[in-house]
Amino acid sequence: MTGHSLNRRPGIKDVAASAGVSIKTVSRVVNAEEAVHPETRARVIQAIQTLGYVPNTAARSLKSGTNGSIGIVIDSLADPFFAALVSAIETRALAEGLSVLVASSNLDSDREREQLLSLVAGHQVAGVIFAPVADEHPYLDPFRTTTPVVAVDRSRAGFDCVVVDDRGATALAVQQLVELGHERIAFFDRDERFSTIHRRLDGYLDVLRDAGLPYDPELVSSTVDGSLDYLSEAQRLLGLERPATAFFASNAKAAIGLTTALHRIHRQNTAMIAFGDFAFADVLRPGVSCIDQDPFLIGNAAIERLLALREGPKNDPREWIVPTALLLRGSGEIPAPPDATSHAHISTTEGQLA
Amino acid sequence: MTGHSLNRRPGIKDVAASAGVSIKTVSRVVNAEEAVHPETRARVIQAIQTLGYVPNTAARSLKSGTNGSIGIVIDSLADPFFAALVSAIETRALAEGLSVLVASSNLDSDREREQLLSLVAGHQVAGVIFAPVADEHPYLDPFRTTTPVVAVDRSRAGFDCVVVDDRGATALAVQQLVELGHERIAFFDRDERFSTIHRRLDGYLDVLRDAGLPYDPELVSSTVDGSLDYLSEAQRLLGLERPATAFFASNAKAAIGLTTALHRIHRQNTAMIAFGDFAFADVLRPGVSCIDQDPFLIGNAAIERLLALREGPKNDPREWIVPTALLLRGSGEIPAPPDATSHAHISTTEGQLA
DNA sequence: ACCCGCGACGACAACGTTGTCAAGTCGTTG
DNA sequence: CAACGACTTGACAACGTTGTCGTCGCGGGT
Repeated sequence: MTGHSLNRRPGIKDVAASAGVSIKTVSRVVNAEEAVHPETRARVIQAIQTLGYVPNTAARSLKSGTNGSIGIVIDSLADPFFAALVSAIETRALAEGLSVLVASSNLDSDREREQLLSLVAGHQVAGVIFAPVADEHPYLDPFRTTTPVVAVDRSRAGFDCVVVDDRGATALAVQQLVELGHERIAFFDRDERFSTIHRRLDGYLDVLRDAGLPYDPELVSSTVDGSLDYLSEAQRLLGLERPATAFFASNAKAAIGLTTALHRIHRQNTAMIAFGDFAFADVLRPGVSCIDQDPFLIGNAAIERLLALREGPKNDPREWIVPTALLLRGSGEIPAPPDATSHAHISTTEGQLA
Repeated sequence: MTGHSLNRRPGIKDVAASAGVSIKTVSRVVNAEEAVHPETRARVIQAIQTLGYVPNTAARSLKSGTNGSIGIVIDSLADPFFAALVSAIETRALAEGLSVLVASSNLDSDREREQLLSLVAGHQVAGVIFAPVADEHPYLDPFRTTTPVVAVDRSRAGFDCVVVDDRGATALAVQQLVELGHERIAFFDRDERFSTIHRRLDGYLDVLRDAGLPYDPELVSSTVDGSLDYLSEAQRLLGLERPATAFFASNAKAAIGLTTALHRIHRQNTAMIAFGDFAFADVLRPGVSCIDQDPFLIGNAAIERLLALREGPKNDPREWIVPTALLLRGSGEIPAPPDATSHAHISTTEGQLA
């Protein structure tokens, strides 16, 4: 019993013994270092293959201080937007020989903290991409010097951020509605928890102001406790004395809920534009017009930036704006009913135009 | 310069020094072992918090031989079904204090092998859940004694598998169509690469046989090189001498493609049932009837089984069948046009029943 | 007074790998 | 022939943690 191969996983030592070299040489071969005689290299590779040796990641990262994987923290994988985003990152990471550790924050900032620390301090990941929940992340400071961090979807000061121009894209969409004569445009799902939504609301307000339309809080539906009854809310808005004639859904959930609701009450011929594309938006009658925020573009930009940070010393963090597209599919082009608001609009805010 | 706290991450040694105990005692506290005096424990915890100590996962798993995370290999995260499945697993894993390493196979068995080995041998994960691609996975054998493995979505001999009853569920759906008088039922996306699809085709054939209907290969559309032009294929089927009067989509991609195609040519009033629920299936007109295969149920069952395998010695692997539901939403209940096939059907395969 | 047992704790090796540094082997040059 | 450099290789420590085993102090039974 010379304690050989059977029943224990082969380690670098076994390979070394089998190839008749030292463990260091095996290490060199595994890490594709130059200084190894081709013949020796061949012998080692041979040994690796017959033994089925796979280097131990734990030992490796213990020595090097950095794990060969990147950490991701997003709201939830059940959200198709984030799932696609992670998918894009994973694809690129694989090409780089990096694994992906994924965790969800569930929009809870305590959980976000826990997960981020586990990744950065515990697993010592080579980098982190996350969709920030809390406003501040001071606990990441000690790691910032060694671990590159990129924020996605929601912007945060101090981090490289990959986001879309929420305010501008929203403005463009709402502008489209205004140009078709809509004066009563409902905004769905104001939600104080998300700065993203905040900016979209700002874009909405920008257009109203520039068009000289009054801002009516009654037209803005708020999510309470993360949920909203789209059906009754839609009915309320359509039943106002001066009813809403167009809808803007500021997120995918609202888009789905609203679309479903409008179809259910057979009012699908109401003008509507949604922030975020979704499956079947173009199959419905009429097609739901959307602001397309491509998760693959965002994911790619984020991982690309992360990889860049791994190399060069990081200059000041900045915001990376990924372009969006306004996909008009019918629902956004439905003009306001001529009689919607029969009295002429009197602009009282002239001077405010740029 | 006594080389203290600043600029280096605190290790167990720093905590020990700060609390005036040995590193072993800190280890005991971190691992919640009994034999520690409450007072000492408090002192250590205090030190841990002030220093912001987080144990190093790499060193931990190097010693213990097992990483505190579970590995997942699925087709692609961009597929909402798998994304939801991973989400369910991740949620449960978190509760167990386990992280999630996720990789995609992209349906490539070489890549599957690479990823599985990286997880099992490289990262030494505490367990693996994967959607098998290859028929055999002999390279996993050396690890089976120490690492629990659970297959999902597609069944494989030798593994605990969490799947749905593809054949039975399909049969139920096709039966529904047959009962409404359909005799020309198209089957979409025969794909040799997936045993899942194979079994669904079997279910389809079961019903035809039991109903005494002839099997017409012209009604079965095959995916070539992973893609299919649903529009022209649908038109071909509807243009046959004896046209298809109902469609069965054996996977979500086919369902989406087919639905889009039928809408585009304004034939959405064709009977149709899809395997796999998808967003908006109930918003379309008519609603698309679906066999609902709940990814959360599957994910939960898989992780639950995995956790069980971590404990007890594993008895023989078995198949765990997760129930499906036939969601009738309109499209599946559209009867066959009375004149579709005007000649009476003559059963010549009587004896085969039961 | 003695011994034994038990609870609390620490010294030290070990996990598998890589970085550091030194040593060996050549062929080439002065 | 000695000296040198280029190339190839190996011995050994170290990464941060946990397992093993030993030590210490104290209380109770004889």
